[in-house]
Parts: sequence; C-alpha cells; structure tokens
Amino acid sequence: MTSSPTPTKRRDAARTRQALLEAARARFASDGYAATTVRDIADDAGVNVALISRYFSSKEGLFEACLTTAADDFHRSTGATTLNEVPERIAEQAAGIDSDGVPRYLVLLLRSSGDARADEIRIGMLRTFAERLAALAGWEEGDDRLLLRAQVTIAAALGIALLRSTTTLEPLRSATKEDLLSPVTDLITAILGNRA
Amino acid sequence: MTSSPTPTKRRDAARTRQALLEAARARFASDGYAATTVRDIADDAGVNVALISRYFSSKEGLFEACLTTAADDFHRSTGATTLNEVPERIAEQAAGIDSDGVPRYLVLLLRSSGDARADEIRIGMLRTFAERLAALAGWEEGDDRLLLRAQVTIAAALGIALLRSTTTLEPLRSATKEDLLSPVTDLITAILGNRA
DNA sequence: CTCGGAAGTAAACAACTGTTGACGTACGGG
DNA sequence: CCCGTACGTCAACAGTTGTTTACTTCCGAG
Repeated sequence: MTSSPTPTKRRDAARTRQALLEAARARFASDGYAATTVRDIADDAGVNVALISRYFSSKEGLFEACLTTAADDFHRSTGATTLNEVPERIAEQAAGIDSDGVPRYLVLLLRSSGDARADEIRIGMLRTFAERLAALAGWEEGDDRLLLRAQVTIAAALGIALLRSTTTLEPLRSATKEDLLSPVTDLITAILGNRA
Repeated sequence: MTSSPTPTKRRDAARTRQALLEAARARFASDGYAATTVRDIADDAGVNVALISRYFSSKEGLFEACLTTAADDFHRSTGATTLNEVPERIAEQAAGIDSDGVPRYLVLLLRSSGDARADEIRIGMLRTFAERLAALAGWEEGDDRLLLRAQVTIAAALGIALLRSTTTLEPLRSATKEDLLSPVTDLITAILGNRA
C-alpha cells in the first residue's frame, strides 16, 4: 500500500479540532448533553481528553461550538424559497436523521445543557427558524397567530426527528423521505397554507 | 394552629414511596434522566437518598416505575372516543404542561435513560398510543400508511410539549389551550382526517 | 410495658466526572 | 542540521455520582 492507514496522522490542530466537533455533535445529538462524557467524545475523535479543554475551554464551550456550527449548517441548508418547497425540505431533513447523519443539528435544538448561554443560542436558532418559516407564509411582525403556527410546525418537525433518532418505533423509524413526504405535506399546508 | 405544619410526618412507607415517585417524575421530565441526581429527587421529596435504593432498587428502577405510573395516567386520561375529540384532547394535554404539571408523562415519553428495559416500556406506550389513535381514524392492522400518520401526529404533539417545557420560545411558551386548539385541530384533521 | 421489626438516617465506598499541570514529541523555519 | 514552539499525552486532582452498610428512631402487636 502506498497510502498510510490513516491518511493524516500528522499533527494538525484544525483537523483535530474538527474531529472533536463532529464527534461531539454526534454524541450530544444522540445521547444528550448530560449523558455524554468528554472521554467518550475524545475516544470517538481518536484524540486525548485534555484537548477538549485546550480547544474549547470546557465541555460547555464544546457544546456551544456545536450549536454554533449547527446554526451555520441550518442557515445553509434551509434556504427554502417558496412555501411549496417547505414540506419537501422538512421531510428530507427529518428523514435523513440516521443515514448520513447530516441534519443532526435538528435534534441538537432539543438538547439542553442547562447552561444559560447555550440555551440562548439554541432558542435564537429556533426563533429565527420560526420567523423565516412564518415569513414564507406571509407573516408580518406582530402577527403572533401566524408565528405560533410556524413554531408549532417546527415543534412537529423536531418531534418527528427526535422520535426517529431515539426510538425504534416502527414504521416511523424506517420511514423513507418519500414515506414522510405525504403526511408532512398535509401537516404543513394545513398549518401554514392558504389561511382564511 | 391545630394541625401540624406537615400533616403527615409519621412514618409511612407508601406515602414516602409516592413522594419519591412524584419528585422523580417532575425531575426526569424537566431535566432528563442523566441530568437528574438521586440526591435531587430525595431532597425534593424530603427524604433520605438511601430510600431510593430501598424502594426502587436503583435509579433505573425508579425511572421504570415513573414510566409505569405514567403509562397508567396516560391510559386514564386518553379515553378519547371519537376522532373529533382528539384535537381538543391533545391541545389541552400539550397546553397544560407547565401549569398544574399534570401531563408530565408526555415529556417522559421522550426521555431515554439508555436502559434497555426502560426503553421497551417507553416504546410500548408510544406504540399503543399510536395504534389507539390510528384506530379512531379507521385503522386496521397491516395498514402501515395510516399507522405512520398516527405516529407522526404523536411526534408532533410530543414536540410541542417538549418545546414548551424546555424553552422560553414565545409565543409558543405562553400559548393557552385555546391558542393551541386552532393549529392543532388543523394539524390533526389534515393528517388523520377524512382520507382519500 | 416492651421489644421485634419496620422506617428513616448518616457516613462511607468505589467508580466516574470535568479539568489541569507537567511532561514528551514532532514539525518546520532558521 | 537544529531547536523553539505548537501539538499531543499522561497522570493526577477535587468533586460528584449511585449504592451499600451500620446505625438510630419510631410504631404497634403481644
């Protein structure tokens, strides 16, 4: 073999930082904050525990960093343009939870660490998410009725994602994006669709 | 005052057991399993920590007991008869989360301890809940399509309950039962209502 | 009254948690 | 080639966790 077993075993702060971040996001999303130990994360990332404190100051700091990157992913992957596209987006986000592990940021939104600052980030994401969704449905500031409906929609999506990722409830667990599309579409158009 | 400050300070195993159970349900629901310590529970109940091990063998045992009593509450309070009543039931369950703390069993359904047996109980509750709901919509065994829709409905309800109880997201947080009734009704009738 | 057992308490335990400081070691500019 | 410095490891720390053991206190049957 010409390539070494691990392509990059060389020292690279940015790379190990990233490895820690990804391992942490996976653990925090699937097990929650309190049930995840820093040694679990370090082992998953294949590095030493002490590096968590070095790069992120603390476990809380690492969690905040996870939320921040999750917010970035979220802003990047939810550039939905029209209300019609929303159901498909949500369906594929909720469906993809356990495949490539892509949208773990969804479940992270429901994981609290008890830390005030982390919770602010979390709620901030939820708030902008809701306002963006409401805007697609014709929301203008002050209309609490429609904003509530957007938040209910998000709560529903998060509930689906969480239930799929933390239980073995069938057929929900194994439902594909196509399976979810129909009920999710009905759900969203009913809540946000053409209002009277 | 004729009555003593604490009406029953006398030794009563059944009563302290019950106090532990209620304190545990509140803590587990609001903080999750891992973030809750047995000393927290014991202090809330006003008894000694050792009694948890005595009455429930372990912290896991206490959690299982919480799930069991939650299942009872759930069976008692979800005796919905017709599909038309379902939205109002769900709305008031999801709305009442933080008032009298009545339906904490809802949030418990989303709290995992990592223990296999406890998870079986949890998923069993979800399964029967879904099947009962699906039955109201005309489900017959083998119809995975409708069962999935029932599970999506439950996931949505749990998501609303969890978001309300673990964040300060407004206006969702302060929404009353009446506020929730309209979107929840739309949601349920859209997913479970008269199907084509 | 009394005494056996149940109810409750206090203290200690081993294991585990997050965090830190001192210590190696590889990398790359000189 | 060399060596400072950033990267990584190791081992220990203080505190907390769930659990157990020995002990005290209360109640009520005999």
